[in-house]
Amino acid sequence: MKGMNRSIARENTRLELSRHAARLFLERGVADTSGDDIAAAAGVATRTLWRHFRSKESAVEPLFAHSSLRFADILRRWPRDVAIEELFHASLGPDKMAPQDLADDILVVKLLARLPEEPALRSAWLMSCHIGEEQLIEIIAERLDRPKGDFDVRLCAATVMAAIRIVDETVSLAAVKYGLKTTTAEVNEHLAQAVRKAATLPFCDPVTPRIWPGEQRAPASA
Amino acid sequence: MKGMNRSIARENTRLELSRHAARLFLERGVADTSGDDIAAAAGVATRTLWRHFRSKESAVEPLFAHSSLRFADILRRWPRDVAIEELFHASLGPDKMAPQDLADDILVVKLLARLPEEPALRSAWLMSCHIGEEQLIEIIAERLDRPKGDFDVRLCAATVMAAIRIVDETVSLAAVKYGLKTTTAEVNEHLAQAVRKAATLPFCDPVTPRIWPGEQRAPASA
DNA sequence: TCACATATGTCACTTAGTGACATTTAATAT
DNA sequence: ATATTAAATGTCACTAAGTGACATATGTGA
Repeated sequence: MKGMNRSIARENTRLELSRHAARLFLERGVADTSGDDIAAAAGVATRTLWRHFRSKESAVEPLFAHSSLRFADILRRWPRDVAIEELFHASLGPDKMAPQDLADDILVVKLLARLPEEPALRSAWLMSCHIGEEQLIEIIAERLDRPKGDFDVRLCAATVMAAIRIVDETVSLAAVKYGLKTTTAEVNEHLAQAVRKAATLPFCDPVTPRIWPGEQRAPASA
Repeated sequence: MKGMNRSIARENTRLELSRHAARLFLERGVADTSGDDIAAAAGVATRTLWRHFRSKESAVEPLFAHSSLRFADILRRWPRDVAIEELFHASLGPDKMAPQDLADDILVVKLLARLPEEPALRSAWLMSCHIGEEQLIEIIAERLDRPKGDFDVRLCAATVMAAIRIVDETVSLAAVKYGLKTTTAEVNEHLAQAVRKAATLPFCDPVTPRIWPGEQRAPASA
């Protein structure tokens, strides 16, 4: 438990650098933004930037990761007796997040709208989706009481992540390029439907609890 | 129809460079292979390498793309009245391809087995899967007589591509790391099952022909 | 054979990214 | 409080990745 504050601080630094990188990429494009530019904007030495990222393109990954991590957290808290539509309705929406997180998501949406023109961003985005997929494996395995190495769990995680990715890309492009205003309820509905269709295992509906009524529940501990 | 031979020649050059890049990446790892090394191995000037690829990692993409292109070609020839299992049984297998294509696929399998250790390769692989996904969109739209821009078609293409990717990764890792010998029939079965589970639209089974019996079929032309 | 387009080679150059070592920062023990 | 220590950052020289500009092939069509 010693170096934990350290690693959180490190993540914050990366995230902060990531925000500056995203902003500059959006303003001038990836090609016209140098590592020096990003470092200067964030007020750190160039060397520090390269300590945190292997390439300038990967500098946007923490921003993507942060979004998908918050989403994963919601899924992790998902009570076993609620359907996915209820979960999304109860936990997803601009009014349910911190202002900073909302600003981050807006940045993400703008970045996703640029994927067709910026292959470098797509590469970072796909890598982030891969991370998300691995988180999904754990979440689905947990919810369905299956082993994490199970092929069917991995398959389901991959198809569900693909659905989330397509909805994110589609909604972002529609919003930024075509100015389509979609309500939170509509997006949630859209997302839930897509995940339902994509899922190869029945984890979207209430699942049987691990402990049946009448059984003794062990005290919660790490 | 003028520059067609040219562009084919260009693709061959890229593919040839790609094979050398893949071999070197496998032998020494990505980090210990320089652009100069790849160019020297292929017998071209370093400048030529950078004319064909934006980064040394992306130099393996044509190899991945070539595999997925041959797969896409099989799907494009897919008669409307056969199920996916029959198609795979009839067209997939080492005995059904040219020796060079087989060698390429072996290289691909070895590369996929390295994904856990080589994030740079994963990035190239995911980008190739994205190309494959776009081809799948056309194939599925064609087979189901739906527009290519249809959201449900895109969703289906994404989930199916995810399934193919997971099977490829799993089979490759099992074969290379754990020496598991799987028969062609087993892999085909595995692949067909995964695609079936993943598909969000019913394109795996025979579909109704565009022209019903008794109707006049227009002469085939581009 | 000429004209033209495209691929490649050569070389100087810029930008991306690393190694080595000094300095700062912050958590913990005393 | 202060010493101790580990991790983050800064500085600077360096290697490797990638580009621009221009010359030279190489094939293609009239």
